[in-house]
Amino acid sequence: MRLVVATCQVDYAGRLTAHLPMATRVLMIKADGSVLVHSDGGSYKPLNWMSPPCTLREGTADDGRPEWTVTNPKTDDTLRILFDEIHHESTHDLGVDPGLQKDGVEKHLQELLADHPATLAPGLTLVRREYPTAIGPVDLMCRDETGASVAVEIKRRGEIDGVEQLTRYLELLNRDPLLAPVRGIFAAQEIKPQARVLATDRGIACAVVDYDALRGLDDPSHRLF
Amino acid sequence: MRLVVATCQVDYAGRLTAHLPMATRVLMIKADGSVLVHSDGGSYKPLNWMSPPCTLREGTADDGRPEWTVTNPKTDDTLRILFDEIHHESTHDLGVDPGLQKDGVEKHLQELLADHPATLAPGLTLVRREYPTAIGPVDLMCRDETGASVAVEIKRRGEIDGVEQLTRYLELLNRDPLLAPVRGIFAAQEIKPQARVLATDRGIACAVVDYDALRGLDDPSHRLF
DNA sequence: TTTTATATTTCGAGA
DNA sequence: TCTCGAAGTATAAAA
Repeated sequence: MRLVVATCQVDYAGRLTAHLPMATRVLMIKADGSVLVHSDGGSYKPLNWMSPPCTLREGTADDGRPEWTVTNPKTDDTLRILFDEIHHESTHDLGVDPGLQKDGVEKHLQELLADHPATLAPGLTLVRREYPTAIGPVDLMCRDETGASVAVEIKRRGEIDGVEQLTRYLELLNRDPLLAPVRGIFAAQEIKPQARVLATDRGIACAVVDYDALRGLDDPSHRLF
Repeated sequence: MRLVVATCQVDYAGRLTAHLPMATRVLMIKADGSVLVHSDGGSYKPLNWMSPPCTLREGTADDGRPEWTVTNPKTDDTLRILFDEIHHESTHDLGVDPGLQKDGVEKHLQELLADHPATLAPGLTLVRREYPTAIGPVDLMCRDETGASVAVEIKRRGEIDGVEQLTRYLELLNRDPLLAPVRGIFAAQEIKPQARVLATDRGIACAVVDYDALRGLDDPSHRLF
């Protein structure tokens, strides 16, 4: 890992064309040759960058200033960095990173709801998770208290795409005389207004899921007794 | 902008819970208090981070090791960094960045196709760009040589969502007796096989757009005479 | 390997 | 301010 603080101008040509005027920035050059150009603000996204695989060539512009050219031979993307002044430079051996361990995404939400389907609708019981169909698996297939089939689509954030997806499943499932009629529940930690409108219009119920409360139900250590 | 190279362990709690075991990494602390944790590989995305607005508090763990706590008071997100050893540290004044200038995304593609609708289908002429409907604007509304209406949806990458979107527009537009029948063209620089199958199944034509060729048509300086 | 779905997405435009 | 769509999206899982 090499860190460079420099006054530089950056030009990118690839899927799009982009230009950064001369200014002071931080350059991060990773072991795989990738380059990140960061300013002192914004989010985690660099102003400009080059993804691996790529190669960095250090050269000199016509006027004698240092110039780096980073290219991806496959996609023909090019990042050109022209230097006015280098303020700081250092190189560090980081070694291989053991990587990030995550918890709390959609898969976990699905597990929790599979264990507690009744939180979605009274009397709901699980038939199976990842119920297979020709166009992909339905997150949860359940039965309600009357024995009728209920397909559940789970998202962390409920948007219009999820409703479309569930609609396709329901259309297919309702062609099966052994299952029909199948109704749908769209479950998410948060449901966008447009998605709710579309779902309601199609007769699909919406369920907002409280992740922390579910986890509390699931984990006995969270209970008082 | 502050740069720190250190052997550290990182824990995040917020929308999800994530953990990074002790290892050597680069920390970037921006002027707005945001923190990025980078390893020597991967893409431009940090292993872990904290987005602004947030505040960094430098403290000491029970065992005397330095420990930073970065918190977002609004969302209650917390990033905790525990240090074993700091290998390098430097601070730099970057000033405000003038920002990135872009060119070549969907908007430009829409402008080019609006100028040259006949490249999508023979005899096609533009009625208007961003044709308004109750569920959003249609990218291009055109007429073919027979005077029939044609709705065009433009994407850089043609995927299934775009076909769904155009389908909704067509369904709505075809309810208008003054317009109907309206057919659809799905235009993109690249169309995914699944999207093409779905479009074809619904009677929607697919058009793969050559961005460079279009730009050549549009810009006289690209012509030989 | 290619496709599909998610993301602590981030970012920008419009209402 | 909020909502919605696009991204040089990145990333991981599934086919």
